[in-house]
Amino acid sequence: MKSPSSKEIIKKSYDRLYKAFGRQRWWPTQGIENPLFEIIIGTILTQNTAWQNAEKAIINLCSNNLIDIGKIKKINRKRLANLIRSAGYYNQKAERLKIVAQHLAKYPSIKVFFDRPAEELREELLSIKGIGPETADSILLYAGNKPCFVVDAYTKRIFSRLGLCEQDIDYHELQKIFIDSLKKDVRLFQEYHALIVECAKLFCRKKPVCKKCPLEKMCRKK
DNA sequence: ACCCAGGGTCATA
DNA sequence: TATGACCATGGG
Repeated sequence: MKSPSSKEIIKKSYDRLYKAFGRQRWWPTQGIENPLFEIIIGTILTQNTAWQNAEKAIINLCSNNLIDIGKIKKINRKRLANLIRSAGYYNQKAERLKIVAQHLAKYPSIKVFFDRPAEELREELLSIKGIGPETADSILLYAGNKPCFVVDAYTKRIFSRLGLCEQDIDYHELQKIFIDSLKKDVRLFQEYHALIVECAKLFCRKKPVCKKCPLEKMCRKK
């Protein structure tokens, strides 16, 4: 029996995850004030950090009416750091938030900022200190509605267990495998990444195997 | 007490 | 180019 192709694994996994968890409707936001900027803030705050801790920081910013490019640009860096303390790395992240705000302030609005080809936007985002490949793609996919597939540590963990790749595969290599296997559809990309995170949070944090994981039967036995 | 989280940058060899 | 150190809180 021949082993399944990458495309088959990726499609089958999506079906099973969707069946198990349903629609995720990412990216989660608190309010409707500045949802796009709030998403961008969230992608920075959640870097290598549990979402719950990042979310507390966002709630803090919301209650101080700070989900605003001009205000983040102007706020005292130490005060900002104190407000986002729960997200960890608060000095770095305060600096990164201010850098992003300064960059976005060069445009009339976030909408205008995003109103360009994805490739051009991606390069520009990557040129900003504090934004790497995953953060850039998260911003593009969830704030910019661009079909950029987000690869994270969970994606590598899950799909290396499924025999699709090595655990330390290069970001863009794995991203290409997904893009080549799926219809280039923003909503599909959004849902898939969200489903991967949801599944990993529930079942794939602990080491060896994931009982009750919807992908358990597809994992390679070892 | 240890391990990990919805990463990224920078210095060194 | 490829590791390693560093950033830091909070939950299991």
